[in-house]
Amino acid sequence: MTNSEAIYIEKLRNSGLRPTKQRIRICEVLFNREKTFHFSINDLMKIIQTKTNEKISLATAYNTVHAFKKKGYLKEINIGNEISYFDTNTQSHHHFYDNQTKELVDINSGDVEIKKIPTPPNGKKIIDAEITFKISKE
Amino acid sequence: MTNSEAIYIEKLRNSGLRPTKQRIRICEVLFNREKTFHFSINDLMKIIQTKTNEKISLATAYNTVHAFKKKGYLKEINIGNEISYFDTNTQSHHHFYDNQTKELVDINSGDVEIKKIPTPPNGKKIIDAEITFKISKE
DNA sequence: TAACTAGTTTATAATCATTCTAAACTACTT
DNA sequence: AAGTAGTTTAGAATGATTATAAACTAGTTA
Repeated sequence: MTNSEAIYIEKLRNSGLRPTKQRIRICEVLFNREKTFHFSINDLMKIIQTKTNEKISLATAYNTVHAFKKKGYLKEINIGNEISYFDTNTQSHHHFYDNQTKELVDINSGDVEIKKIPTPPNGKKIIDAEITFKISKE
Repeated sequence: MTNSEAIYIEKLRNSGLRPTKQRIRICEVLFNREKTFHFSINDLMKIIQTKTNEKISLATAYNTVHAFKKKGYLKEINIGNEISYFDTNTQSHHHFYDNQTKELVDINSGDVEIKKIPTPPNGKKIIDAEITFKISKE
C-alpha cells in the first residue's frame, strides 16, 4: 500500500464512504496533483483506463464523482452545456472559458473583484457569484 | 395579416431567412413582449401548442431557434447544464439563477460592475464576461 | 472464522435533450 | 407554370446521464 492510498482510505472513512478499490483509484487520479484539475467523466474514464490495470465501470465513475461532489471534494462546473465538468478546486472562483478549444482555466480569486453587487429578488439571498470570462484567439 | 406579422416577415427577409408560417409564429411568441424572455425549447413548444392551432415540429423549433441565435436575435445561456436556455436579451448581461426553482432572472447591466479584470492566458483576449449570481430562499 | 447486513459495483437498459436524415413541401424566381 | 433551393417534418440516431437489479464486499457481530 502506498502512502497516498492510506491517506485516501482515511479521507474516505472520515466521510462515511467505504474505501473501496475503485474509490481509492479515483482519489489518486483526482487528488494526487499539484494543481487543481478540471475533468469530465469521460476524461476520468480515459485516465483510469490508461494508468490503471483495474477496470472501473462507467456507473461507478458517475456514482463516485457525485459522492465526492456531495462531500464537498469536487465542484461541478456548468459551462457550454454539452457535458458536466468537475473541478478539484472547490473554493468559489472564476474561470476563463475558451469557446474554441472548450478549455477551462481557473482564475485566482484575488485577480477579480466585483464592485457593485445587485440586489437579489425579494426573499432570496445571493449564495455564490461566479464570473466566466469567455476568451478567444487574439 | 396582423401588423406584427408584417414586421416579422420584413425582419426575416432582411436576415436572409424565408418568412415561413412557422418562423413567423415563433417570432410572435418570442419577440412580441415587453420584457426580455428566457425559455427552453421545451417551453417554446408548450407555448406554441397552447396559443396556436398550428403544430410546429420539434426539429423546426430547434432549427429556428438556432437560426435566430446565429442571426443574433437570441442568446444561448448555459447554466445548470441539463438543458439550453435562450434569452431574447442579446446584450451582454448578468443573471440571477435560482438553483431550487431553476429560474433565471436578468440583471440590469448598470447594477453590476467588475472592478479588477484578470489577465487572459497568452495569445488570448477576453470577449465577454458574465456573472451568475446563484440565489436561494432566505 | 462464519454469517450477516448495509453499502457498492457492475452491466445493461432506460431516459432525455439534441442532432441527423431523407422525403415531402413551399417560397421565390424565371 | 415549372424549377430550385430553402424548409419542414416524423422518426431514427446519438450521447450524456440515470435507473435497475443482481452480484459482490467491507465492516460488524457472534
